[in-house]
Amino acid sequence: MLDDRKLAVLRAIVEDYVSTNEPVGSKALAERHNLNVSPATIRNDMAVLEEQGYIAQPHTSAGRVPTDKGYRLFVDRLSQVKPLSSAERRAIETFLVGAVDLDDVVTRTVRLLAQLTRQVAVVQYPTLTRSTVRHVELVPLSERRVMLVLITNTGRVEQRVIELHEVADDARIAHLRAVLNACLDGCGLSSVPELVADLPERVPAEDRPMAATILSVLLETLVERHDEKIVFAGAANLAGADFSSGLRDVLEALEEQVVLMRLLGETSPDTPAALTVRIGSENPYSGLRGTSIVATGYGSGDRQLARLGVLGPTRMDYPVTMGAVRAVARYVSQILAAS
Amino acid sequence: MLDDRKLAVLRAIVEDYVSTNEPVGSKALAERHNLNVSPATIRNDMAVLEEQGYIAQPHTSAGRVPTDKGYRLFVDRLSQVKPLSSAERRAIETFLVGAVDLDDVVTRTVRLLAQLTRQVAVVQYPTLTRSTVRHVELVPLSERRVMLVLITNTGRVEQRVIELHEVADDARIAHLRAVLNACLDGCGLSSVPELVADLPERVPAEDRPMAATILSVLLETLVERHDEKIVFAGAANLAGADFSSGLRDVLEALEEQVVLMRLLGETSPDTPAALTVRIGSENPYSGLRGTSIVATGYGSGDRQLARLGVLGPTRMDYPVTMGAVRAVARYVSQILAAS
DNA sequence: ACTTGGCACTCGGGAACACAGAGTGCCAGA
DNA sequence: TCTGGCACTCTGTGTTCCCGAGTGCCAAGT
Repeated sequence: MLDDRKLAVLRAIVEDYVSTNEPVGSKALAERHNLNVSPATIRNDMAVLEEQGYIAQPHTSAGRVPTDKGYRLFVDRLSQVKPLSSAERRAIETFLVGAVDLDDVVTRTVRLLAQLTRQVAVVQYPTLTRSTVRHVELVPLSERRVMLVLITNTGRVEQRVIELHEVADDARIAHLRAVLNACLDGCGLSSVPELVADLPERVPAEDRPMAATILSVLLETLVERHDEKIVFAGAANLAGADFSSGLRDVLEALEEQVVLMRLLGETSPDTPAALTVRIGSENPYSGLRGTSIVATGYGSGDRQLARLGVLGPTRMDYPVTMGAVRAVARYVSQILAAS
Repeated sequence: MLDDRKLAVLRAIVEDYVSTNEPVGSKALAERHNLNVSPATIRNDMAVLEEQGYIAQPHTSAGRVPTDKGYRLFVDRLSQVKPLSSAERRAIETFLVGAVDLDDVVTRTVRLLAQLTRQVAVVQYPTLTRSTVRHVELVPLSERRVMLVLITNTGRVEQRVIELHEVADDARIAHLRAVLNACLDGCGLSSVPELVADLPERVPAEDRPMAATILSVLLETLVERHDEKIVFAGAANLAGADFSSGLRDVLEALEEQVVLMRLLGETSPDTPAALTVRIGSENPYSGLRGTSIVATGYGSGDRQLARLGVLGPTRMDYPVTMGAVRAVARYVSQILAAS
């Protein structure tokens, strides 16, 4: 159906269009790429490609532009992820080394990725649910108030101030803390609810109301933060590009956690480190026709903790972008594994 | 020099230009505002205003547009901060009530402010240096690693993982924690360095290297985070407006913590709750000609903890914007004081 | 001394128009 | 199956023209 030369033509169209941002015509193609055929032949191929929906012309007698379907074929079969230059690798290292805490890692990562790809970078904070409890701390603030601090193995820290209905002295708090830690230390967050289910029964009767209050806040914390935190950077890189749906829609989407969440997508369980590419209309949000997302999972070792990626115009350099996303994801995974 | 009528003309020009975004001419002015004079008279006044630099014409035979100096005079002498409608007040309350922690308060605030003003909102996290220590926690992670958690009275939590040069058992850590808390609880962060200066001498000799390591990280934390965290929201609101310096510059500035920091400015010590307005070229960053900043301090009680504000085109509705910024700052201050 | 109506002048922006250039589709011949 | 030739169709750009909004100035009025 599509012989090798037609595929080569499609590849050439995508490459030229990405680099020039102008519809590409048969003559230019014949010159710039050594396809060893005449423009007329290319025109015939183009007619076929157009008929099949891989390319389109903005108007009669203009060059051709790849369609979403065309980019899809290009990404799937006609391109190879481009590895980073050694200079870029060094940049990544120097940029990420020296991050002091999780916040810092995420912030640096998102900026790095934005700078590297010259597009908008999006990074999801490591998921709470898949991490494990490293420590639970109860800090008495005043007679009737304690602060609950939950530290996970990914370095994430959640805190809540809890109002108690009774006065709680330090000793009782300390005891409860000990019980909590004994019970939860090292356990996965998802198993916390069952683990603490019978906990009130294991404390002195007079402490049970307090324990119940604290537990309910703890469980609430786990649930509430299920909608994960996501940050982005590099919005300035959108300024040059023009989107079919207006820049405004894109910026609005970026500020909607929920939308971003769905954009990054889910890590496929079988190939966790695979790159996900969503092109134009493939993505689930109407304001983002005209943009593509390249994303992947990251996390220490075999555990995928969260996802990161970039968002840019459909007309983007996929091989380079995919290379950068993959490389950054690997480095961040290393950093997280080491800490 | 400028009689009342000339000031009225300037006010009318600013108001009309803000609402229409088109240069305003003498005839339109005479009609829309009841100044009770003829267009010719207004033209004379305009000539004077232009000579003095309060207004300008984009080209000969176009209407007049306020200059930065004109907006300045308008803000200082010709306008009054406009209080919010009761619907808006209610919106603020429902939006901010229910925030679970400091992160949440800040996030909600910045979004609220962006939505309310339809501009870019900027909020600085409460300053570390002016808050006080509520609790210091040392959590053993493994034999040679502890996590230092610093909780302030503003609800801010800083954490660092510390690598020790020796094995530290729980008892020794617990002791050090007790000493630290006894020493620092309730003290201002700025006084921490002097308070812990002689601390190594107050622990058993064999613990001193460990104490020194931990202290150095603690002090480092205080210094490093001196460059405060700032967040913004509502970048989508910039999409419609056009800036002299291009949208790109503005977005870039927004992603530079340092620039944002300087934009928000310093709270004046004598009138901490005063609104600061920086108009166009008055602000310190060249990429932001064409934008104005309305900012103010916020914080619990008499203590100003940090600043918040909005950024928009110089052509903005100052009275309304100032009203919104002031109102939000007050509500946030209340929320923080209560927690 | 200020205000007003009149008037000539200026300039930007939109409409109408022509034109060059790039690109296409198709066809006949190699 | 490829190629060169050719007629055709667009867009984008440059030019011209004109309308209208707005100005500055001046002389007359209050």
